[in-house]
Amino acid sequence: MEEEQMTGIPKSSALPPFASTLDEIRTAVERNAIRRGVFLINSLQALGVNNLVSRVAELSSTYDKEEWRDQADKWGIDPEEVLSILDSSKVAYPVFFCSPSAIVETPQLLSYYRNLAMLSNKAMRDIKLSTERYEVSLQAISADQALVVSRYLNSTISNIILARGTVTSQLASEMLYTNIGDSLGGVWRNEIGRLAYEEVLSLLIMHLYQINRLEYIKYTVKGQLVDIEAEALAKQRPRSQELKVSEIDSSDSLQNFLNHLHTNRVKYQEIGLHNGTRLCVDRQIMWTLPMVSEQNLAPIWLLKILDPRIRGRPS
DNA sequence: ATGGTTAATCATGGGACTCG
DNA sequence: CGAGTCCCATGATTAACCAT
Repeated sequence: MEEEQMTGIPKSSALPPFASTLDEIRTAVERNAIRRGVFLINSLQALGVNNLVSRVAELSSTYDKEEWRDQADKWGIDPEEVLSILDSSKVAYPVFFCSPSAIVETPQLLSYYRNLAMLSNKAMRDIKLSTERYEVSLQAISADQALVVSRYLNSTISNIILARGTVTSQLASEMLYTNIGDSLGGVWRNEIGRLAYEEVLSLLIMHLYQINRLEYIKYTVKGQLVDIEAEALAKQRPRSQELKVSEIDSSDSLQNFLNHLHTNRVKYQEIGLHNGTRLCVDRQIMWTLPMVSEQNLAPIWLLKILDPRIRGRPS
């Protein structure tokens, strides 16, 4: 207690006057839930999981049980143990396992079975078995590769089922959506950072424009919808674009432009000022700057450009 | 000692830039 | 164009701390 007085830092009870109120926090949490929720739902629907599920249903009604029993071992499925479990629960084999031929025919199904195997794209990439490009149907998969990947996925799914001992008719979709949810969580975690930048930088950009310092902004956009296929198709990395202030005639039109960018998932890269100052805000980019020294580190630049005593070039 | 709170740590996720 | 990395972020778990 005495120690607390010495530091002058209140430990638990008294919050500083600028602390958010409980109501403010509840409002913020609610907004986050809404934004995150809508984002997750939209992203999930954009994935078109339903198509995969109905394709699996088709396969389930036409598959040849004998063939599967014969090939099971080759396809990475433990025949006696696992298939017996499926039999006793009256679950069709393709609900849980893939055949290489089905994968060759419909490569997008890799997404379904990868998720059943509870594997992320990242994990697949790390073990050199990435299926991403096939999942978005950009590329046909060879029979050889289909077999290799099928074996791995089936084996993983096999062992999950063995570890549990039982399956139910719902289990497949529970596994599917659980794993997809985890992946979408990753997408959202990226959005958070981007949205924060968007929020802060748009205010800064407007301010710089209004005090007549802004020369240009450089940015990339990902586009309006979370369209997996279109995004992968545009494999061409989003081209960096530039808006010059000379193209802008008023504060309102700049604001409109920024709003337009925001609906297209913008990522700001650089903000340029009349006096030559560059705010390199994208920390991913390896910036090559002239005269790297203590003098032109970003925080110092910020102070300089916000200091009204330092004038921008009149335009 | 006990129960309730915070603050680190750890394992992961996807996105995006670089380089060969 | 793929591999290697870095970046922004999350939830669960563990460790540290605090009041009773």
